[in-house]
Amino acid sequence: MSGTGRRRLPRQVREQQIIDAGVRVFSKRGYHAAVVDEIAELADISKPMVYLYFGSKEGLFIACIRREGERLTRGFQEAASAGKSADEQLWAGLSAFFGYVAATRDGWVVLYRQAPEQGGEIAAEVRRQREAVMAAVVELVRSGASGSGALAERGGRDAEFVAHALVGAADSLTGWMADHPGETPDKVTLRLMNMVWVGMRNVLDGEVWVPPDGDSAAGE
Amino acid sequence: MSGTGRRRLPRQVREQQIIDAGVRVFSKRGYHAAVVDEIAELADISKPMVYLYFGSKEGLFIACIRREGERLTRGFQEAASAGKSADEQLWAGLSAFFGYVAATRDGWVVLYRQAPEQGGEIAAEVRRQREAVMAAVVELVRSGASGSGALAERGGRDAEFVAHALVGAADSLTGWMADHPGETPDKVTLRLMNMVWVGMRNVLDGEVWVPPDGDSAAGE
Amino acid sequence: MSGTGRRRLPRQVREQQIIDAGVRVFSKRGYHAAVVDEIAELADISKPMVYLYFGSKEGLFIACIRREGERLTRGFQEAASAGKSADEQLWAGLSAFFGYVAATRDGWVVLYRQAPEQGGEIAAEVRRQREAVMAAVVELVRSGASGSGALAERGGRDAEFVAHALVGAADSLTGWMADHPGETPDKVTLRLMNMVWVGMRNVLDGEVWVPPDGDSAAGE
Amino acid sequence: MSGTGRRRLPRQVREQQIIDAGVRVFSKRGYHAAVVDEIAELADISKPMVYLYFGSKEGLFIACIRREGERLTRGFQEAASAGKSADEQLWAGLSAFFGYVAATRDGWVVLYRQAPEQGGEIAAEVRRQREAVMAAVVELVRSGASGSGALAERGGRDAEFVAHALVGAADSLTGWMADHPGETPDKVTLRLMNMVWVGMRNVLDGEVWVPPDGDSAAGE
DNA sequence: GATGAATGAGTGTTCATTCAT
DNA sequence: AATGAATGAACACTCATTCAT
Repeated sequence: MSGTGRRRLPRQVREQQIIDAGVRVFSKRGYHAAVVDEIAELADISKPMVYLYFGSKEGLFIACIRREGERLTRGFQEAASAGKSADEQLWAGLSAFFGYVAATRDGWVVLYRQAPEQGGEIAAEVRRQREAVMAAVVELVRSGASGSGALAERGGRDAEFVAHALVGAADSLTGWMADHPGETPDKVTLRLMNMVWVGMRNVLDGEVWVPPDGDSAAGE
Repeated sequence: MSGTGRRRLPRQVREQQIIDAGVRVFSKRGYHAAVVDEIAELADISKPMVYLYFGSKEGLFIACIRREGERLTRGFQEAASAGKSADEQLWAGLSAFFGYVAATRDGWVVLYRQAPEQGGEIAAEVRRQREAVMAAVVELVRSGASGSGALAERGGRDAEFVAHALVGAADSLTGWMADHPGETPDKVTLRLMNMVWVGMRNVLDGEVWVPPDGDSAAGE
Repeated sequence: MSGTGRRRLPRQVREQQIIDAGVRVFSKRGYHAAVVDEIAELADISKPMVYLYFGSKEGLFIACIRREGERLTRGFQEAASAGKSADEQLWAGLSAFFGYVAATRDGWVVLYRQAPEQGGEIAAEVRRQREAVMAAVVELVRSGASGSGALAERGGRDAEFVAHALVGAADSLTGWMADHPGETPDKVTLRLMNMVWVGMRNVLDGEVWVPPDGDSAAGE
Repeated sequence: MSGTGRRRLPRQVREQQIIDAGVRVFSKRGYHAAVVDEIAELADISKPMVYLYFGSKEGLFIACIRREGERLTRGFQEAASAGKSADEQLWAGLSAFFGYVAATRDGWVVLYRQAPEQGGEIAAEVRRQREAVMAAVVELVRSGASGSGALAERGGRDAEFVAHALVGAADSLTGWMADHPGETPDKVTLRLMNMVWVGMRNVLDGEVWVPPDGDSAAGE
C-alpha cells in the first residue's frame, strides 16, 4: 500500500519508522488517547510488530521520548559550542531551538506537553530527557554570562532560573509561531534575544529593578 | 460517609464541588486518563449526578476549563488595572499570575498542559479561555509600554509576542518553583521582572540587538 | 432472553449465578480455553458484570474453586460423622463422594482436572481446597481404622496413602461411571467398598503381602 | 547456540527432539497455555520447523499423546506378560506403572491431566490412547484373576471397574509420591498391592461386603 | 533444510454512559 | 434528588500461523 518497499525491512529501519509514527500520533493525541492501531497503520505495519519491537505502548512512548530528547539535546550542545562571543552563543542556541521545534514540532510536543504524571517508567524517562535539555540550556546561559564575575558565587541558581524562563518562553512562542505564518524562526529568535539579552545579565549579576515599596504581594 | 454535608445541597454548590473535584483529577491524570468514578468519589456523590449536571465527561471538562480560565483572566485584569506606573502594573500582573498558579496549580495545569487536540468542543473552549488570558496579558504589556510611541503603528504584533514570551516563561517557572521549595512567588516575580523589563521595551520599540552577520540561521 | 426476571438481581444471587456459569464453562473447556464472554452469556449478563463482581477471570476461577471445594468438603464431613461403625462411615463417605460428583460433575472437574501449574493465586487456592478435601478423607480413613491399634505409631503416613488411593480411584471411577449409563453411584460405591475394605486394614496395620523375591523390576 | 548438534539432523531425530520438548511444555502449562515459541526454543530449533514437521500445534500435541500413550501401553504389556503367578503379574504391572510415571512424569500428565474436551482430533487421539492403556490394565487384571471361575459370565464389567480403580489410585498416588521424597515407586507399589489384592478378588467374584440396610443413599 | 520477519484473529479488561428504583 | 446495577464499545496485548529469503 505504501508503494515502495513494504515488507522485510531490517530491524534498525523499522524501529525508526515506528518511532516516527509514534511521535506523530502521540503528539497529536496525547499518550492515553493515542491508539496503537493508528500508530501501526501510520508506520505501515501491523500492530504485533510494535509489540515485538517495543514490548508495550509504554515502551514505544519511552523510546519516542528518548530519541526526541537526545536529538534536541545534541542540537543544542552543538549550537552552543559553535559560537564565539557570549551573545553569539545564545543566539545560536535559541536559533537551534526554534529551528528544531519548527522542523519537528511533534517531537517537542511529545517531550514537553504530556500530562505530567504518567506512570513510573514514563515519568522517569521524561524527567531524564527534560533535565538533559535543561542542563544544556543552563550551560548555554552560563557561558553567555561568563563576562560577569558574580556568577560563581551564587551557586548557579540564577542560571537555572534564566534557563527555565528561556525554555518556557521559547516553548510558548513556538505555538504562537505555528499560528502566525509570517513569523519565522529567525525573526522570533531575534526578538527574543532583544527581549532577554540585557535583562539576563541583570539577573545573573543580582537584580537591579525593585518593586514599588508598598504592596509587595498579590496572591494572598 | 463524609460526615458533614452530604445530601440535598443546592445545585450551585454541588456544581462547584464537582468542578473542584474535576479540576483536581483532570490535573493529576490528564483528560483521557481521568476516570469519572474517581471524580464522583472525590466530590462525594454518585456517578449519575455528574451526568445529570454536566451531561458528559467532556461537558464537565469544559466547565472546568471555563471556570479556571475565567478566574485567571479576572485576577489578571484586576491586577493590571490596579497599578499606577507602567512597571508597577507589570509587576502586579506577574505577581497575580504567580500567586494564582501557586495557589491553584491544578487549574493552571488543566488549562495549559493538556494534550493539544482534544475533540472539537473541548478545543474550542480551551482556545477561547487561553485567548482571554492572553488578551489580558497583552493589555498588561501594552499599558506597560504606553510610554513608547511606536507601538500603535506596528499592529500589536510585538505586544503579542512579548505576552506569549511572558506567559511561557511564567508557566515554565511555575513548575520550577514547585520543585524548589525555597522559591516564593515574590522572589520569582522579582527576578522575572529584572530579566524582561528592560528588554521588553526594546522589542516593543523595535529591536536593537543584531545577530552576527554571517550565518543567521541554525536549523538547515 | 431468559424469560423470567433478568435485570436487577441482588448481589448475592448474581454472584452465585455467575459462579454456576463459571464452573460449567471452566469444567468444559479448562481454565485457559474458557472465554469470559461465554461465561457471561451463560450467566445471562454482560461481561463487565463478571469483572465488577470478581475482578478478573482468575478471580472468578478462584471463587469457583473455593465454592466447589467447600461444598465437597462439607458434604464429606457430614457423611463421615453420620455413620456408626467404621465400615458404615467409610461407606457413607464414599457414597457422599460419588453422589456429589454424579450430581455436580463440573465442580469436581474444575477442582481436580485442571492443568497443574496455573499461576500463583490459583495454585494456592487449588492446593488449599484439595488439601481440605484430602484432610476430610484422611479423617474418614482414620476413624474407619480405629479398631486396629497400630495406627498411631506410624505417623499417619499410611492413612494419607490410603486416602490418596481412594480419592484417585473414586475420581477415575467417576469418569467411568459417566460413560456407562447403567452404573449408579450406589453400585459403584458398593464395589469400591468391597475392593478396598479388607485391604485397607492390611495397609494401616502394616503390609502382609510380599513381592516375589527376585523383584521383577520397576523402572529404574 | 546449544553447542553440540544443532543443524542438519535427520528427520527422525528432530521429530523426537521436538516431541520431547512438547511433552515437557504441554505437561507444565497445559495445552492452551503452552506457547509454540517456548517449545521451539526448548527443542533448539526455529518455530517454522515445528510447523514443517507437525503441521500445527494440535498436530504436535497429538504426536505427543500418541508417543507417550504407546510407550506406556508397551511397558505395561511387557510387564504383564513377564510374570508367572497372578499376583506376580499384577505386581509387575503396577511396578511398571509407577516406574514409568516416576521416570517420565510429564508424559503421564499430558496423557491424563488435560482438560477433557480439547477439540475433535485431540479428543479422539486422547481417547484412543487412554483406552489402549486401560485395555492393557484390564488384561492384567483378568489374568490376575484367572483362578476364580466366575469372571467370564459377567462380561468383564467388573474387570473394567477394577482397572479403572487401579489406574485412578495409581494416578493419584503418583502426585502424592512426587510430593513426599521418601516414597519410592517400590514402596508405593507394595502398599497398593496390599490394599487391593485381597479385595480385587471379592469384586471379581461378586461382592461380599454389604451396606448397612437402612439408608442406602448419601447424595440427597 | 532452516529461519527472521510479519500478521489476522481473538481475549482480557476498562470506561463512559444509562436504566430502574 | 439520588443511586446501585448494568452494558456497548473500545483498546492493549498475545499467539498460532505463514511468507520471503
